[in-house]
Amino acid sequence: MDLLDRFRHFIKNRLPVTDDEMEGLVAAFTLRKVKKKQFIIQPGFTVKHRNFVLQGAFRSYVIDKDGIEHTIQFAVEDWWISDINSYQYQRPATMFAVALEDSIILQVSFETEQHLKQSNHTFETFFRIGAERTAAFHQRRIISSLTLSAEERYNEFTETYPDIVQRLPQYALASYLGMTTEFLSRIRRRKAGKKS
Amino acid sequence: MDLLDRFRHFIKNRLPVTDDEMEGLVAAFTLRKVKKKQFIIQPGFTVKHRNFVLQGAFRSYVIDKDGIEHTIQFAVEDWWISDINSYQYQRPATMFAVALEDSIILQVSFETEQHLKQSNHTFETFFRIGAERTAAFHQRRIISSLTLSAEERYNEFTETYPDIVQRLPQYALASYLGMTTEFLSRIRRRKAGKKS
DNA sequence: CAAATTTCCTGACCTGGTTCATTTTTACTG
DNA sequence: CAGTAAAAATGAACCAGGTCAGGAAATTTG
Repeated sequence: MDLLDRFRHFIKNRLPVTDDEMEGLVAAFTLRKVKKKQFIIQPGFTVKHRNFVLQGAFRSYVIDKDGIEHTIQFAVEDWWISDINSYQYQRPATMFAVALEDSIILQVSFETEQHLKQSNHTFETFFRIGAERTAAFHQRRIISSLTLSAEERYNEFTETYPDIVQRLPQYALASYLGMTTEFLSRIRRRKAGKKS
Repeated sequence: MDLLDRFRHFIKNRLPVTDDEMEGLVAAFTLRKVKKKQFIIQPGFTVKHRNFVLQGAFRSYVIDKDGIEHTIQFAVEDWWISDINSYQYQRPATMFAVALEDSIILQVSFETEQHLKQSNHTFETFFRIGAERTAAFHQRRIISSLTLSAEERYNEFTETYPDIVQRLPQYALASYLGMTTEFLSRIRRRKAGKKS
């Protein structure tokens, strides 16, 4: 199937695997369709799956004490999305995760993932690489949030992810970048003015 | 030796290992003493080691385009410290890492770590767990930086790490929490006033 | 395709946190 | 342990970005 080939390609791209390992890994995942605006993670419920996006787009966010949403992560094709503090430690989630478009994802359950990692060194490596990349990615984001102004963070994002920007609602991007939707609107106006 | 027992204890705490594995892992690391104010990572140089703090304290930071320092991480006993974007991808560092006290660390080289992970499933697991924890930790920090005010971030830090706070210079903590040293001074004054 | 809802825009005003300049305190160093 | 350097405190002016309120687009939904 075409969609699963995307996942196979993703795996091959990360590390060398035998055909058996490839199929063993793929078989551990379950395909699931998710409609736009449907939630796959909600606060209070322990996250039972790691989710890989085959098609579509997601957004995870928290709600602070004043009721304001803060986007923690976006995920489009070939990205994982989960509340890792809930999933890894099997504790109740603090985040929401919702589909921004009609989407198709692959899910592994926590137990299956544990079993995969135990049973085969290569699978362990696969998840180790994923965790390392996630950690490095988060560190880059922390550096950006500490060192850049709101406008610079926006520029960095649009330059790094030009294709993704267009698929995201503005309020979601603003809250990901740590600013209000009004301020992002102003930044965009400033830019549009300058360009002509 | 007493100091190495600290590391052995750390390993045992994370996952079950045989005696052979334990000694194989420990043997891969080299002990190194680092004087206060001495640098172990500097921008432009590719980071060749992952560092585990046995004794002492470290701080990593970047310098932005205006010359202002931003602390990315602290590390005391039982913490790792490195510029992971440099170490993992073996590219030139963007960060500094400096000893805040006379310290003793354990170092593995990049090559040795790769070899460890390849040669033994358990070692792979050890590093996978470390990366997962780092990722989850960073995510919590991102959530805090998006959802909390400067004072709330300070409170969270002092409550989570009451013992570490006292070992850190104020300017370093301020820049870790994403505020100026002046503002942190004000927060502390406000608190000192209220308490009496 | 019209109505309802959600998203986005815009302007006026506000504030948490910064900047700058000076003083006080603490920590090193010979 | 005196002299110097580094860190922390303090006050006043300032600003990046937030808040609030109203209207205009764009999307959804029946």
